[in-house]
Amino acid sequence: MGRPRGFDETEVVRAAAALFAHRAYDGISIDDLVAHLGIHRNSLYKTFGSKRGLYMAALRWHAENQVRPLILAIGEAHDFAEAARRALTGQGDASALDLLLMAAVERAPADPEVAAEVTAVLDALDEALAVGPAGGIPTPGLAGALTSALLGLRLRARTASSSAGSEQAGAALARHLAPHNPDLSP
Amino acid sequence: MGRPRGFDETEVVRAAAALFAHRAYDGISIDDLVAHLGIHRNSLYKTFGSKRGLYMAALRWHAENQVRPLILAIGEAHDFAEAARRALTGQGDASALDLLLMAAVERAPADPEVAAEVTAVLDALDEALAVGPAGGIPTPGLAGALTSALLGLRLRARTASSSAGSEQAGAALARHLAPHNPDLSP
DNA sequence: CGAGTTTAGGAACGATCGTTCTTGACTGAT
DNA sequence: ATCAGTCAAGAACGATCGTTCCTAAACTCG
Repeated sequence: MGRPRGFDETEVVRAAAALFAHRAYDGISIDDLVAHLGIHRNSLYKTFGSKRGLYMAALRWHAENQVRPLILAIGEAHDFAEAARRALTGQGDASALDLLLMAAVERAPADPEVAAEVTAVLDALDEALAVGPAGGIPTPGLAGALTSALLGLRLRARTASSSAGSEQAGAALARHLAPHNPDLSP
Repeated sequence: MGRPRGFDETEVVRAAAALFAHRAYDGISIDDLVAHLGIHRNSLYKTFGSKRGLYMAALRWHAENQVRPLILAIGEAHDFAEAARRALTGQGDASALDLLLMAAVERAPADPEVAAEVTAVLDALDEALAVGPAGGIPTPGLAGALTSALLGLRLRARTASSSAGSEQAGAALARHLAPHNPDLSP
């Protein structure tokens, strides 16, 4: 009953995630959102309650639909190099870590709920890398370091317009890591 | 001639750098700045021209007075573990990479001048790590990966309130890297 | 074909944004 | 003592912020 929606809620959340991944939260206005999301201001507030509500929805969508597939892919990867390649390259110019990166740096310090979500996702990445690439990583702390390294590599890939450098860097890092774990060698 | 200044310009820039290191550019208002910096609004515009002018001054001060000493310290470090320890721990709750991290994630995409500054500083870190820790890192691309890893480790250290995890992660990463370079082993 | 319900469209709200203006206090040189 | 010059203090500017309100349009159900 009632007039049907003129927008696809999932599509709106995905577009919002793409926006929040590349610009700071406070740098995106409601006008920007309604201009790029194909949703009217009124519908935005009716559906998500507030700008922050939309942001949280985008962050959770990102965790579920972009980071989680990456976590599964890492579990099936044969070594860290393959895991890194999957983490750093995404469809188009984005990656599966961009919004997470942005949230961790600029929203988590100011928003405990964002911080909790970010921590949960990072912990999941840790575990995927710990038990993940064909055999697991025994050294305590190393999985956390690799998660951090992935974030750092992606961060740099965004700054340097060319992605060639980060690919090379990821490969170099992997080459120096792999031989220590017999299970990771071919 | 004229009334003497009631503020220390260097101190103002340092305080601004501390603020911009922990909150997004658009999340800090002029009122926030004048409230925490000990400088009047009028003097701020007289001295730095604009909010962005103050931000650029803070970024350059950060590069010169916080990152550069770190670069020199990395050059004198005996291995990556020591370099990481110096990069991840700073005076107080901050580190020598915080503003750089924030600038790279949330300002560089929107401000080419910031992007150029960030790139230059990251390149300098690359070189320090490449020729730095007692003997140098021969593998092409690995130095860039280590710079990225340092940023990622610091990013995570900020999210997790305890810094114990990142210390452990940095040490674990170093332990898995060092044996590959004979010059880095004690 | 109305009655009821939900959305779209856009104007409008108070608050806050970055920036500028005005006024008075203070200083060093004349 | 006076003048010129700089700074401090805070009010005030237009623009934009996130949010709300009001009305017309488009659908379902009786």
